Amino acid sequence: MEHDFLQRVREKDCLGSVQIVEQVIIFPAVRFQGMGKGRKPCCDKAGVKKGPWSEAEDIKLISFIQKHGHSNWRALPRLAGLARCGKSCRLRWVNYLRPDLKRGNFTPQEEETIIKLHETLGNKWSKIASHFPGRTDNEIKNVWNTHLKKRLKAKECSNNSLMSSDISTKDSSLNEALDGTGTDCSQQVIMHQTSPSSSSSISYSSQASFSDHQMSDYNPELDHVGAPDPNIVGCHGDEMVVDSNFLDELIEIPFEPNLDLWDLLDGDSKSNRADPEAQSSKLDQIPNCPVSESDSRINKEDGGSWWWLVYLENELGLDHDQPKSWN
DNA sequence: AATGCTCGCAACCGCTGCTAA
DNA sequence: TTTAGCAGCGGTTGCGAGCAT
Repeated sequence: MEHDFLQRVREKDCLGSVQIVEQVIIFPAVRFQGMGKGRKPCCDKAGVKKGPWSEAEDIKLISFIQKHGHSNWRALPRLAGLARCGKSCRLRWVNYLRPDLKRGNFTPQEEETIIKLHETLGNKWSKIASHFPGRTDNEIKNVWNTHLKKRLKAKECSNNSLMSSDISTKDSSLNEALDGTGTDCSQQVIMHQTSPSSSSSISYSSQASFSDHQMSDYNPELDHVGAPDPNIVGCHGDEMVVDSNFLDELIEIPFEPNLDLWDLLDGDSKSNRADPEAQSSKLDQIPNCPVSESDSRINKEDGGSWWWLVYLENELGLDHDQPKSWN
């Protein structure tokens, strides 16, 4: 069967590949023993690192996803040379490393929108996040738990106290509400104050969200991040078939915490892909950029998405190791 | 300056539905 | 049809930063 698959790859009638594949590399799936059915375990927990991510790990993850996308989270850590669980990689990428993330505090309007959406959707954080391009479900969940929930409760309790003040301020439960010690304030008060019908003034963006569960619907025409890599010419179960030619070109992407640079790249890849002149003008935007337009490592057809890496490589003397697991 | 407390956020854990074998 | 892994989701936790004493 494997032979047939390779044959089909070579004959270019597999998976729509248009590349002439001289050599292919099969990433051997470790066939799990002792289990008759099902798949192999997600990861070997004994060798999996946990806890905060280091910069080096971030760099490895970003560089791999930029190059190959993330169609298979389980295989990703092995291929990227990361001692992490795929689940952890996915979380790190989705919640922290994605270049389209919108950092910073939530605006009052965003907070208001979260409150309104929470009324109708409840704790469906991923659905709520889909209304906020660049925000993650985790981020929204955090802001709800740390700010909005408390704020609502305080507001709710103060409303309760106002409503009840003309009835009796001697009622012990209401006194609890007044001093903030009460915990059973009625949610229905809030529902009334911010009913869905009153949300019409809030304009929701129709732009696609990048909440992790929706990235599978991501349109590769819009951006190269997350798109299937053309050098991965096929998948066969747990095995990825890769055109070995590209391995020679592989460099790792240094982690760049400067969001402006990510924005710059983002615009670059979309608008200047077929415009080398526009691309080279971008070079001028980095002061003292030592990279010449004629540097052969800059792939013009890529729209200049990688030129800054060469810049950083030169400037910082970064050592780009090849991923360890390409064999 | 040292200590303790609170808060916010990143990351982990466990569950669920789907799907591959 | 059954079994078990995968991806995604939501709840929870742990740790570091900032603030108060």
